[in-house]
Order: sequence, then C-alpha cells, then structure tokens
Amino acid sequence: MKIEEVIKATVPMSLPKKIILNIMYTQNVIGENFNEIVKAHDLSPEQYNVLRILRGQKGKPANMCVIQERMVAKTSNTTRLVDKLLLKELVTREVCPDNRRKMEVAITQKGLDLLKELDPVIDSHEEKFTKNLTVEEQETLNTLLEKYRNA
Amino acid sequence: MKIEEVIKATVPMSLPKKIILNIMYTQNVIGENFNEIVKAHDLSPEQYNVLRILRGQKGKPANMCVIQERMVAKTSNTTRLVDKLLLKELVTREVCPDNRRKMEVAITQKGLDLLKELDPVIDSHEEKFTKNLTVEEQETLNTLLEKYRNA
DNA sequence: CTACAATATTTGTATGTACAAATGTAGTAT
DNA sequence: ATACTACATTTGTACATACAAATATTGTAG
Repeated sequence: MKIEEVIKATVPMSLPKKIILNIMYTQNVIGENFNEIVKAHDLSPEQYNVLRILRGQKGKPANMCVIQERMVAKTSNTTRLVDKLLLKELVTREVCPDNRRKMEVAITQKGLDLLKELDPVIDSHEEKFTKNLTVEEQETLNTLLEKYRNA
Repeated sequence: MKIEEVIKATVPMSLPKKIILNIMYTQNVIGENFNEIVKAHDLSPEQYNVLRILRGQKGKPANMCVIQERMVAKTSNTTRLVDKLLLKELVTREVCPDNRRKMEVAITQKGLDLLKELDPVIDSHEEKFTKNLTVEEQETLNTLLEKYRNA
C-alpha cells in the first residue's frame, strides 16, 4: 500500500514528506509486529533489546552506560528496564568492585534460554519483510537510509 | 554513520537485521528532531498530527474514526489527544447532529494560525534529511520502503 | 416494540517514556 | 583534608501509550 493510501491523503504530498511518513509508518508496522512476538514471551521490545545487548557481551557484564549507548532508542530508562528483567530473573545486577559508581549487569542462563527460544521467531520476523526485495535492493535500501539520515 | 557504529555492534549482522535496525533508528532520529520543533510550540508530535489532519478537512469537521484512520500511529488515544487540543483552544468538539454517537472535531482559527507558523519550520525539517539524496534516490527510497513493508 | 448486535467514543488501569533533579562515588586542584 | 567538578546511576513527576472494559447510540431481526 502506498503511503498516501495509508493516511488517506486528500492532496498530493511532496517527496520529502512522503519519505518521512513512509519511514515513520514502516517503523510502526515493524514495531507492532515485533511487539507481538516479544509480548508472547512477556517482554517489552526494549527489554528484549537489553537482553540481546547483554548476550552480545559474551559473558562479560555490561554497566548501564554501555547498555544505554547500544540501544536503538537512546532515551529509554535503563534502570527501570533492568529492574523489570531482574524481577523475572533474566539478568543479575551487582555493584562494580573497581568503581562503585558503576553497575555490572549480566544475563542469566534463564535469560539466555529465553533468547534462544526467541531467535528463530525473530529471524523469520526480520526476513518476512525483507523477502520481497532482491539482495541488491536490500543493499540499496540500507545505503539510502544511512545517506538520508546523515543530514 | 553506519548502523553498526550506531549500536556499536561487535559481530557482523545479517542484511535483514541491518535494515530493520536502520529503519527503527532513522525513525528515531527524525522523530527526535520533529519533537523538538513541535515542542517549542507546546505541542506533542501526535497533537500536531491531529491538527494537520483537521486542516486537511478544509473546514469540514472530522469525527474520531476519521482522525484515527488518518494518523500514522494508529493506536494513539484520539479522545485524549483532542482533549489536550481543546484545552489550548486549537480545536472544537461537538456532538454530530445526524448521529449522536459521533463527534465533530474542527480546527479553530487559532489552530490554523499555529500551523501556518509551523509550516516553514516543518518543511525545512523534511527537506533537511532529503537534501543528501538526488531526486532519483528519493524516489527509489520511497518505492523500496513501500515494497519492503508490504510483506 | 423488545432484544440483540454493531458502531462510535470514552474511561480505567497498567505500563512505558521524557526529562530534570537527586544521590552517591571518583578524580583533581589548592 | 577540603572543595570542586565530573561521572554513573537512580528517582520523581508529568505525560503518553496500549488495551480492555464501559457507556451510549443506532440499526435490525423476530
């Protein structure tokens, strides 16, 4: 569906406006789809994100700053996200012995198991949208988005 | 900046994953920029959106359903958005005489004036990101996003 | 006409987000 | 040691969002 149909536009829009709306709306579609997936496992999208970041640390714990700077939505409240994950015993949180200002957050086995369970579902979610594009088109989309963003 | 740098990825990512993250993050960048603009005029992005939809009605009032289906984020709570706009006297809300289940929401002169003030700022915001792409690239980006989304 | 389903909107509630202020710790200059 | 600045995280508060349930109105079948 073209973006004009999505928002039922009555007048023609400029190309810049169409692109913005297209990006906003596409993110919305992806986000809702993703939300359904993680919600079925009692996670919010951002909670999943934190778990994924922690797994990427390969055993090494991460402090709050590190988690924050690796998140896509940079303004999330990391403290409260980790609070929720702690309650579900998916992560641990301890004061860093070298620097007591910092916290060491690590994923638990339970957390790793949950991610493993989610992996194939997430993968197919990612591929679901991509499958309509050729590899060449995928590369182009990626490049154009990066070029666009760096204004 | 490439998406891998943004999220400081340690391992290479699949193309489908990169595209998803790229769209999510790009939306984030646009969104924050847009947020700053409307916030300076004491509006939230969604409030602005509703005003814009009402102006598009060209004098004809819109009921809640119509507003909802024209919004980019389809899950917003239209009632409360309109509540906020009412408080600022940017819109009016009346029961529809033909069908008392429906509401007729219309933009006021004050609302139109506010939009007019915002127009040039919004336009330059939209063009700011687009200016790094040729018109041909813009068309391609648009087409690829639509193709991508319709999975 | 009555009961029932469909439509349109509102409200309640839990949760999430944005942002400033507060807290606690570490490093540095005097 | 003291005062000051920078750093890391947490907390408070207002606001927004998601979603189910409630309310009110209209249309329709018997």
